[in-house]
Amino acid sequence: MEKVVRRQARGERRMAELQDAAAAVFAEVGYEAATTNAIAARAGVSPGTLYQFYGNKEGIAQALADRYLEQLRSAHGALTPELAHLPLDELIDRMAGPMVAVNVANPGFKALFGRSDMPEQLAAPTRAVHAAVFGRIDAVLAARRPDLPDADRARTAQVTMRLFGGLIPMIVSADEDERPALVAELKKVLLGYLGPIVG
Amino acid sequence: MEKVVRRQARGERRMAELQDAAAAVFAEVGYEAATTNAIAARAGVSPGTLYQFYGNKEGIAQALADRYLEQLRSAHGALTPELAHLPLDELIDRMAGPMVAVNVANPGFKALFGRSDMPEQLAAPTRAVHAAVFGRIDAVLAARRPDLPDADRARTAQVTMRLFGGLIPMIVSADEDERPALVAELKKVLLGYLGPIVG
DNA sequence: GTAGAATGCGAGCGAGTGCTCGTGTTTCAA
DNA sequence: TTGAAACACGAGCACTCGCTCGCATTCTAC
Repeated sequence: MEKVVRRQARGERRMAELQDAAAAVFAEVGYEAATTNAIAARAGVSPGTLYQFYGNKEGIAQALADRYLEQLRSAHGALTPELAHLPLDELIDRMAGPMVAVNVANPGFKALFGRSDMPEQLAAPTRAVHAAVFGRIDAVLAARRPDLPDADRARTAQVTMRLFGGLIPMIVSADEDERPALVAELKKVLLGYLGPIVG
Repeated sequence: MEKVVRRQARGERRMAELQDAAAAVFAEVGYEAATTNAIAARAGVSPGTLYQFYGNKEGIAQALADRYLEQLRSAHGALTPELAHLPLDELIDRMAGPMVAVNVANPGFKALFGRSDMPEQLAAPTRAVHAAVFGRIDAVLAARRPDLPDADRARTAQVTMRLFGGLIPMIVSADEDERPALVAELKKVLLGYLGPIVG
């Protein structure tokens, strides 16, 4: 059922514009309250045009999530073995820094990531973001503490992800001059929690 | 414009039933996706009856939030001065224990509390819950560290509240046998973060 | 050039929302 | 006993949502 469509340059541009518009609307009203008509209008385009490129609301959110994870990956750098032997506070800088930077640069993404309620029937894009961040954290933990039982490591990774999810939206929507202090608090939280485990 | 209405016993019962129904629906689908018709149906009542008692959807959420905060207050106990000199891990037990217990007993409330995104234009009931929890934490911090500047204390209280908000939904929706381990993680997080500050 | 694909429009659909209102039933003070 | 107030119903109003579809325009391969 996959329809492969040859895109023109104009189409690619429109898709990027629609993603920008979706990010802006998500940032303002959240994922659920965002309407596809509002996204289309924001992009200066009719609703029909939006559906020319994305099958449904979830589709455009998924595209946005993909872009987000892409930025995270590249901002994050390779998962080199040296991470396993870095001092913990440096490791936290290396993990939290890019995370915060990408979220601040893309305020729409917190709407896809910072949803800690009702984990059962969450929209697929949110799930994908959670899974990717979880995997990232889990991999780092595994490199640092190969002896840790899988269940414990998974639990630690899940909790760490939730800590990000709880604090990042606050950081993103804070005033610029308050933000550094909040980022410092985030690092304190991570250091205090992870210290005894992977310190 | 406040209409004072003499309630009959039957009416009071209905209001409680409607709150129970709202809690159940909120727990299942979240606040935004919950419909007033679904809440009424869940209570075995017509939509019109719901609006006999609550002016709008936000009204019933507010009533639910009030009940929640009431339970929290009573489960929490008085804010005695002795809290200021308790060992930190005991203090954390005293704060986190009731919080977790009330949330587990009322799975609908996490929908009103665990919303960390878009703090600007949140619904009023959610704001009320956040403000109450924040005030509670802030008071305890003030008792423990009267010397801490207001801004620092407020920031710490806000971060602590967000930590609850990020982890509680996960705890509430976890399997019963996994829950104790997650509660232990919550306490580790709080201990690790608050230890250097109010230890 | 021209055919055919890609892009674009926007009124409007079906479904579902929060909420209303006319009407009937139950309760309870007088 | 009675009548006004409280309670209850449920069809349906006004509106918004995600999404569609018929048609016009623009691009590109040949």
